[in-house]
Amino acid sequence: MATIKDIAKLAGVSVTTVSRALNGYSDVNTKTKQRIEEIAKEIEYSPNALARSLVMNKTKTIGLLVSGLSREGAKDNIVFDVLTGINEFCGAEEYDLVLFNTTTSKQKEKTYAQLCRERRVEGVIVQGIKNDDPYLQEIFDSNIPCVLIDVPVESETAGYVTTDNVDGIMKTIRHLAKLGHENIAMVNGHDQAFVSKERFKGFELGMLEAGLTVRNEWVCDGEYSERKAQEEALKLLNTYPEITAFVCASDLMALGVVRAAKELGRKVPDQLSVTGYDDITLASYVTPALTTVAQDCFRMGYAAADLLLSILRQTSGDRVRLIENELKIRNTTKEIK
Amino acid sequence: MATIKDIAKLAGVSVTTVSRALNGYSDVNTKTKQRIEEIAKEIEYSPNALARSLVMNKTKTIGLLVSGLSREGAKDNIVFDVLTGINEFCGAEEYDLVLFNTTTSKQKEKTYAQLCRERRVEGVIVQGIKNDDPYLQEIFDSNIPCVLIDVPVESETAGYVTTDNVDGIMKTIRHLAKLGHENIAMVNGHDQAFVSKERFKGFELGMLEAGLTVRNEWVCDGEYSERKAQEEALKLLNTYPEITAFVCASDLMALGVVRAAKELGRKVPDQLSVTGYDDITLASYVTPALTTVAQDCFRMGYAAADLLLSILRQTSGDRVRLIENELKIRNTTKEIK
DNA sequence: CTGAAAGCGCTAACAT
DNA sequence: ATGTTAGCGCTTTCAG
Repeated sequence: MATIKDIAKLAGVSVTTVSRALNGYSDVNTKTKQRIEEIAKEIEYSPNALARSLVMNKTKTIGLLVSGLSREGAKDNIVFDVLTGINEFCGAEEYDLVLFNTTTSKQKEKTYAQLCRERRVEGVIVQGIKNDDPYLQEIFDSNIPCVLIDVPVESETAGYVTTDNVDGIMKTIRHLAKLGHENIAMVNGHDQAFVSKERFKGFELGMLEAGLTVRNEWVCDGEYSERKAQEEALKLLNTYPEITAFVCASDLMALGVVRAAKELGRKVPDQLSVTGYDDITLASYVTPALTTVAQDCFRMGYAAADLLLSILRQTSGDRVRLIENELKIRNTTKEIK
Repeated sequence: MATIKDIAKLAGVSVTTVSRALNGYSDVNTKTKQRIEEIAKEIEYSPNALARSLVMNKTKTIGLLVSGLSREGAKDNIVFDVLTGINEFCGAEEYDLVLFNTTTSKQKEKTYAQLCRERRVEGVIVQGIKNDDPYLQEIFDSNIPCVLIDVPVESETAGYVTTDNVDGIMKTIRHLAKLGHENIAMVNGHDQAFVSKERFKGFELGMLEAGLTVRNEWVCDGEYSERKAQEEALKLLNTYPEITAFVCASDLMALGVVRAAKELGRKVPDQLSVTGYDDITLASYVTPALTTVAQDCFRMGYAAADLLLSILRQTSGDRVRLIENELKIRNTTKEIK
């Protein structure tokens, strides 16, 4: 593979000159510069990013730590959307992305910091990390620039992007309350996600605002799984048939609840209202289409990359990006009779 | 950031010894080795993969060239599934993935080979490339190890993974024919995808096998888009109401056709049968659930990574991996009355 | 068992 | 405008 040395030899100049010519420095004679460029093209030279990074101490690379990069992640296209957003922004900024492998069994052999430092990524975007993951503390301790999705961590070098999850659920409750619902249950996700806490807070606050009471036995953990949500909803509906609406912390779980309702012969939305969260692709395609809180995951990814680069460049002091969400009213919610 | 030099100094040995100790060479005194490892841990040393790669001429990195990494790609989870499969295999083999940015406007500034050589990736997996993309020729010309998804390219250093697209559609036709359908139309995808040709061939062969005639005016191009497929199907159904079944080259297009049918008040599957291809997540969630040819995209990705590494290691001579597909009969196909 | 020295391909002072 | 030199952090002969 051709190097600048080869070019230098062919052009009869020093490697320094070649380096400068190729990197667009002004202090190179126009003719030599031209000659060098021609030769470079001719011998199909391509710069060795490794060598360059080594000496410049900059890799133009950001790392991606993704927990949901598994077979199941395909159903909710969240991970994918975020990834796309990141990719979009990084493309424009000429940063490349490296996907770290954390799916392996030996993920715990290497510490987070090691993973990043080995590859000399300039920063990291972390997605889908659970709040009992040991990496989380490391992220906070290390000084590697980092942006988390939906995990509130703030430091000199770390920030996060999220949506207003409290408000998202509150909007939902308001909508439900306006439709006359009073007996509202919630299917939350597991505790290892920060958003679960927020969404539950939104539930409490929303109920309070509507003058309704939260019954703790009507709040269950669907583990962000369709099947589990279905089971839990089934139990709840059997025990408390007076429930008229379910607020779910994810669309997949809402789908599970709709299944449960169907199983019991309760029509959605006529006899039961159900709401989701996320607005995954399925939400609008399914029948009845899901009323849900839409998160723009693409924008979240885009903003995450933006924030990370601004941390890298120390251009701004803020460490948080809040993305708007929106209640999409579709066909799983209806006025109570 | 700590280097082996630091360790060497602290341990009172040469860098050579440190290097050997850390890389598990046998010819190092056990005690020195232990000391070195302790120090390494203490000062939080992590090896610089850049430097190592530079000297070893191996990066343990494979590149990913993905065309469908855009906002729309989220609907069909194909790209994501393939990615997941690749990631799974590479994780086990300790290879990292770098995502190349081809979405940028300046994608044509850099040639394919440049892109790969700059980052010194050991090989590349290419997905979603269209057959009029100039990169394709470059892939063939260059000697960079490469595996394509669904694009038949074979050379010393290149191979591909795909499914039997001809057979996939033939299975569909067989199914439809058995249900009594004779007036079968096809919504194919655009010409820039290799699979389109295959799927059309499957259509011809299938019809032939069933003793049915292909009417060219009943074959249209849905461009793999839901909306376009809907439009085309609408036209066709208006002009030729005798059509009783649509074979589509993708699930998204099948969804479009179902929409068109609904628009015209034709019930699916009672008054019109529709089949898809891919078995994306939507296919089974939508009502009526789509009869479709399922491709295991996860396995395709997994196989692609497997094939690439075997090319890199020159362990086997085959350059093709064929993944099974399966006709999933659901609720958009029905016996004709 | 250990060290000295060379070199991977490149950039960046510091001359000239 | 160009060249000399040093060095990024690591591995690898080759000598001891």
